[in-house]
Amino acid sequence: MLKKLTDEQQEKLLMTAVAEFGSKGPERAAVSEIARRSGISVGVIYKYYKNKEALFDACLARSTDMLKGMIAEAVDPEDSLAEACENLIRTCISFARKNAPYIQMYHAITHEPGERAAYYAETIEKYTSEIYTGIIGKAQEEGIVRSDIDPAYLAFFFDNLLMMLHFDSGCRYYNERRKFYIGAEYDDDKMTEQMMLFVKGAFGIREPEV
Amino acid sequence: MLKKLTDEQQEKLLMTAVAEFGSKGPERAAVSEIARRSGISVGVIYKYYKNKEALFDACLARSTDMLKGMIAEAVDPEDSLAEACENLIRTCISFARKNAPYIQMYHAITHEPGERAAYYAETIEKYTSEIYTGIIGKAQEEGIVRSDIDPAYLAFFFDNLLMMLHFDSGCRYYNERRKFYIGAEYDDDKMTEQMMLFVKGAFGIREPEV
Amino acid sequence: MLKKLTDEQQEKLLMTAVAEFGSKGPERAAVSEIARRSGISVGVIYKYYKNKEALFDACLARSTDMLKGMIAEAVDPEDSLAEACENLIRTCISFARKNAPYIQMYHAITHEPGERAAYYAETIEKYTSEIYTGIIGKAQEEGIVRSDIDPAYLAFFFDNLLMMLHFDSGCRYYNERRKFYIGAEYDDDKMTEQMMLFVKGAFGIREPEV
Amino acid sequence: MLKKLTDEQQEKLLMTAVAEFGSKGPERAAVSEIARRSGISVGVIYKYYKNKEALFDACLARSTDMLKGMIAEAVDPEDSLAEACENLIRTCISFARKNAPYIQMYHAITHEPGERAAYYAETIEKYTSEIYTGIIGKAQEEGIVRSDIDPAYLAFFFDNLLMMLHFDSGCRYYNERRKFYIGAEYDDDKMTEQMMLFVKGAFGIREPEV
DNA sequence: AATGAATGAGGTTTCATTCAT
DNA sequence: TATGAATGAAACCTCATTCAT
Repeated sequence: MLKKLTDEQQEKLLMTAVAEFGSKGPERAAVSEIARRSGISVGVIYKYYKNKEALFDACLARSTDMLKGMIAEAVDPEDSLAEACENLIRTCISFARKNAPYIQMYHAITHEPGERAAYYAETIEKYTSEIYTGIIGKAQEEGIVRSDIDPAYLAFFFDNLLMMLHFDSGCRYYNERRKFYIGAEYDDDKMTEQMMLFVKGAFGIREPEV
Repeated sequence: MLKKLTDEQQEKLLMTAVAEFGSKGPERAAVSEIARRSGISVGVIYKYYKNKEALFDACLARSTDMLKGMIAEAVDPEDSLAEACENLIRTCISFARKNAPYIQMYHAITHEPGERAAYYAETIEKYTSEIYTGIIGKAQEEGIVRSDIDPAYLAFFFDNLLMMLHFDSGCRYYNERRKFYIGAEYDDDKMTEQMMLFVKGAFGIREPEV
Repeated sequence: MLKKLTDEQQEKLLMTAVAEFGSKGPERAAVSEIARRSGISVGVIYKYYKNKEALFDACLARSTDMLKGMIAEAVDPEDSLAEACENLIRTCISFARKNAPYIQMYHAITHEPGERAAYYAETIEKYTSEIYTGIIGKAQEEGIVRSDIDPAYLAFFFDNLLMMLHFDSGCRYYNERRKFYIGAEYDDDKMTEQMMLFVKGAFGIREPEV
Repeated sequence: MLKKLTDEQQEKLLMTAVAEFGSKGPERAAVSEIARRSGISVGVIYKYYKNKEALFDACLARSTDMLKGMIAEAVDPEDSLAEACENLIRTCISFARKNAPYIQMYHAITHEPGERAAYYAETIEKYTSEIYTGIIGKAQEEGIVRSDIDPAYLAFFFDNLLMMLHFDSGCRYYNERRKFYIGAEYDDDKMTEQMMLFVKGAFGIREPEV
């Protein structure tokens, strides 16, 4: 690994690549364009990354890091389950809007057909699944959440909904799709409120005592 | 009149193309490979389809037709909401397992970044959104479903869960991801049962009959 | 050689081919299009003509026949030289306008780089050169035309001018080019008159009769 | 800064392309063949020229530049009309023999059937037509040239003859054709002399001095 | 014998990767 | 060492020609 690119340059390169890969997809994104946009020569990219795929992988890694960071920030062990859910929902929505390229990269991961899929799933989903399952399992034990559902499934369905929340904001198709369901005039608070109602019902959350 | 591609050959071409586009995406899928795998020449593909994009569109149309057909078959106006949900869940699961290429194709659509996304979304989501919103709205009016949630959102969240059910079976990443939540030993009935519990809670379904 | 195509069909095929080759050039003209337009199947074209090139050759042959026929009709042994010239000029102009495809084919011949050029030159130019040189030589002997120029050169320059007259009407480039010289409002009679003045001066024609 | 195609390499590329386009026409000339003959890769051609058409256009521009340059050099404002004509004739003949590819290229342009023909015609013919018409018109005013012919037509017929002079040397067909008129033993001086006699007669040039 | 669908070689163009400077 | 021009494999697409029916 060389050390001639400053950290800022490396960062810019990665961000540019994320944006290119995210918006155009891994095929249509051109290394030369990424070089041009980031003000770095093609040659140096190949010094830092073996090939286009390695650059793509780095972008994926960066994106999953960001997603994990977002989750980590959103979850506070002190929160009640309802608070945790609402925080996650709000955080997902705002993160996705501000970081569309990461979301698109994330979606690109889900499109991977080969063995890499397993690797990437492990990188990110293992982390979130443990967090969510833990939170929900604890809430079940505390009697706050219905106990007739496997907490793993509860966590799974909940994360499914969060993933879709991401894609709604970051990916064109999902964004269009959402319009057919809830119309074009979208509002974050309405979405949060409705999803909270849905989730609370699904979880059988009993508002704890005052 | 000359030989002409038999119906089976045409069907094989389309299925091969669906599989290629679904697994590799529209960019990486090669027309020449589709030809080779279909056992026909490149030229004949261009007789039946103007260009690669037209072939992709045909694959898309086929996939959406299949998905819509699946939904249409699953929904019976006589069903109670709970029955309808269970039918949809079971149908999605079994369809996705038997028709992974269609699901992958569907996922490939969701990956499209440009204007085509809007067109594709209209092709399929408009149809399902109207069906689900209709069913749920009616159930609300009948007092079977909680009325404090907008039926459009209920339908939206429900379809989100169904989409993920599709992808779980059809796409590698989602399949791996599921393992982190509910373990490797997956079972259709368990999934159906758990999801029904989740959904019923979310919908606030009151079992109508005594 | 088969005999299943009627004479009219053969004629139609050839005319269609001339028009296609003439307007699109030998490369862009497509055999299948010629077949479609002439109402004859591709297969039968290949029964009558070994390949596309042979069809092109037949079109060339037809075009040179027409050109020769035109010349033959225009020249009357009884005519004075001036009359002969004017007849040729007028005939070239009207023929070219009515038979643009033949002219374009003729131009295509002139574009041939290989040995075929020699063959085609012989087919048509030998014929015209002998006619023109004969007419002019005779006029020289009769003292009607200046005798200080080689009649072969006189014939050559005169035919050069006639060729250009053809191309002016039949070929797009020459047509545009003419506009830069004499403006867009072209008139056959003016052209004839001006060219006759030019030629008479060049030939040093002394009006014989009183 | 990297190697980059040297000026000689660029020149060689263009000359090779001129030769290919000139001899085979824009359709039959293959970019890969031009690359091979130039000793460079296909890709680099597309760095310098957007596509095949742009390369053709560059060849055209080069050819017309050469032709215009030739005309510009041949014409001296001090010359008498007869001198100007003789210079042009001699220059055309020698230029065409030394630069057959440019001439073939020029002929290829005249073969273009579509709208481009108009553009090409403007590029070159506008220039020469104005020069010739100017020279001849002035000579008419000075009483050196007959005034009963429109100077535009005089210039037109004269340029027709010059064009043919070009093609005679540069294009196979015209070269063969010439033999039928004036025999195989061609001689530049004889051609010049005969054409001068022809043109002087046509123009009605009165030798001014003495 | 006639048809016209199928073939597949060959052309244009792109872009990941290399490497001379 | 960094550059970015050059490379050339590989993709799309066309259409002359063949040949099963």
